[in-house]
Amino acid sequence: MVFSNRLTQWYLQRKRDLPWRKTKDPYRIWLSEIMLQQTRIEQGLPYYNKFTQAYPTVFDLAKAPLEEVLKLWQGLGYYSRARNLHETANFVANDLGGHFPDNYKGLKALKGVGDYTASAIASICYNEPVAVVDGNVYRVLSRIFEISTPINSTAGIKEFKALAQELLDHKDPSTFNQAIMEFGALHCKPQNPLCDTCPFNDMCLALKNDRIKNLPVKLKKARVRKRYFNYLVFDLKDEKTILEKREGKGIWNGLYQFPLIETEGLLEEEELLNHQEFQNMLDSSLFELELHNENPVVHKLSHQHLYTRFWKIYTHEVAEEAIPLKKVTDYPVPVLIENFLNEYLPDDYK
DNA sequence: AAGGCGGGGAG
DNA sequence: CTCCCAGCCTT
Repeated sequence: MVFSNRLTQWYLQRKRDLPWRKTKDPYRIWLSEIMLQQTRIEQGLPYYNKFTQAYPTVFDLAKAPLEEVLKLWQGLGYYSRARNLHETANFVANDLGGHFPDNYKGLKALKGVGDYTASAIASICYNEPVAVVDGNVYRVLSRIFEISTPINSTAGIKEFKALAQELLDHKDPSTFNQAIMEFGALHCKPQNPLCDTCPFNDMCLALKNDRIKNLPVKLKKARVRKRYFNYLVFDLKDEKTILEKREGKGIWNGLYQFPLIETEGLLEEEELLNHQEFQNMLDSSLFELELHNENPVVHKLSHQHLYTRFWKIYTHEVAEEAIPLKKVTDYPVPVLIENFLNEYLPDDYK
């Protein structure tokens, strides 16, 4: 039996019941694909439901404030996705009359839509024969065909795309693409793949040569960077505090946080008091400083470890930009801040 | 070609 | 701990 038929047969029996599989509406397919970039389905699913409920059409999403979109996105990570999502929604709503491009090339030109996402939308919504290559596809193909080219090298990206395109069922690219990804996610898993019951176990070269555990090959990335964050939690006596918006290219762009003093290492109270940035923020000496957590919270990103301490500052000098403590949960914040708020704020403030 | 960008789950 | 997830963008 040809490759695509084996795969499809497996898929029709084993596929999960997922909301975006009940529609071909390009808006909803696009939304689901953006959310699922580098994101497990179990993690993205509740966000998909929230978004489709809050924004049933691309027009609803387009006219929503970016801040509101970021708040709904809070916790899903890779926040540039939310910013691009909002920008593309506006482009589609305002410049394309609400109609998404109906082919790979047009889709690929959208902000936040790369080769994978354009292929997924084009094949699922418009039956265009373009193969998707995501993490699942790399794994499945590298094993069955025993390909050792690193999947994150230029050569590997090209090689796997060409192979996927060759195997693609041109009569039903939508089913084929979803099937190979689902197969990778549920059957040809990273650890402990189910080779015994695999529909390809008679032809899988990695299985035959006992190389399942070595494939796919991936080039190592740089080690994680350690950073030391000191957050200043202001003005608690007046039920007001200060939040600042993160701008620029670093982490959490567009999200809010307490005023931050970043240092080279862990800070003692004396060192913080003498720190130039700290003194610039507090022109008065009428305040009390209290360390909230002696042991730093270690917030782990895939590329950075943030050793974080929260310092409470009691003062009656309420700054101009201060906001009521009850309002802080209206702002989109990183999970690091969200966790602090959940521990710190009274229940009726949330 | 390489690095940056989140958060969570599995083993 | 390590690895990976329905990747994309910038430099």
